Amino acid sequence: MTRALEDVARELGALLRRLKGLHAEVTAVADVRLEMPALAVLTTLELQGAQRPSSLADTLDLDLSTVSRQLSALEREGRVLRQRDADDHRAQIVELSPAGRDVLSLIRRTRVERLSARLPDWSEDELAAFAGQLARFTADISQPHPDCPNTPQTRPLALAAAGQEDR
Amino acid sequence: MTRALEDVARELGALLRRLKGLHAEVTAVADVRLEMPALAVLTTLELQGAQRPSSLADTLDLDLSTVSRQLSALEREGRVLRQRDADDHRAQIVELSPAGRDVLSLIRRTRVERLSARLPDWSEDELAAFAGQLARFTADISQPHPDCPNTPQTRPLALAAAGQEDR
DNA sequence: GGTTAGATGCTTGCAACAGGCAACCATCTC
DNA sequence: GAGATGGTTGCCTGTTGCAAGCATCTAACC
Repeated sequence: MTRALEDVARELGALLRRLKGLHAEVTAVADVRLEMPALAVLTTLELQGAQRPSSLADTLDLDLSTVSRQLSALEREGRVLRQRDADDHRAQIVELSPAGRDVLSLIRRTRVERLSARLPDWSEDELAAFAGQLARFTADISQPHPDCPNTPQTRPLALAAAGQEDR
Repeated sequence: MTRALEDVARELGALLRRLKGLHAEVTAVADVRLEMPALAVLTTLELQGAQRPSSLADTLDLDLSTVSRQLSALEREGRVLRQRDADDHRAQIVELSPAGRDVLSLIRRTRVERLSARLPDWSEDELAAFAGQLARFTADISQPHPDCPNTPQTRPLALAAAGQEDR
């Protein structure tokens, strides 16, 4: 399985680079200023609901300090709401604001528009299958390595989280 | 095709984040100091052969200045060789050094090892098909958007570049 | 019950690094 | 020579992780 795996790894590298450009294009077209990590935060909040910063950091595999800064910016922009956890005053609960939902919706619409124009040859079924493969692959490689589980264990991002409406 | 596309886009985001962690793990296990952009440069050189910095920047969708700095570091580390282009003395030709090949080979072996342990349920055929889907998808989204081809056109990275031996 | 030691949640200071833009030098082409 | 082209460098912005710090909670002890 070595050869096929090498191919996958190489293609992932290529895809990685393209995705950055795609994000830049989408935010430019949508006329929204939203970096990729911030988008990841908003998406996670939408998929998993209100939660703590530490939980977000865990899910996103980012340092808590990074998440903290992202949240500060997002709060300043009015895209998330932060309130102290009533049960534990050390903690806080972060929640998507209506404006945050709007941004996500706009990004999603723009993204679909920009992508679909380039993927005329893909059928709905093919795309769905591809999404499934991606989800499965991501979930699998997120597992810790059998030998040394020194890998920072991170939770997969609601892979089968169906039922997310647009707005 | 909207729903499936949204799923693809979301899964890509999740995958993206995981890949960064994977790279960190691989370089740590292999005990190699090599950032992702530098790895991208080396991989491109291996796939496409010796070439100019500007060509690399084009392929990788990076500013020439960024590539220039990466190359300086890589040359300092002995992983690439730079020589003036005999035909055009303004330009230079960058080439993978033996040490560069070794590093790539080591990274690739480590990557396969770390990945395969986590993907026991994937058959060779499934992985090959997945790699194919990835390549097709990446190639398609690298096309300029029909409406406004303002997208910086970048060459796909030798998608069908088969026949790359391990060393 | 009150007090204190350690754990936990988060924020901030710091340093490292990638990236783009613009200015610059060398060289080529016309 | 004038302008175009290939690269390098200076400058600035932005993101990131680590470590230190602050507030709060938990639990053990008196």
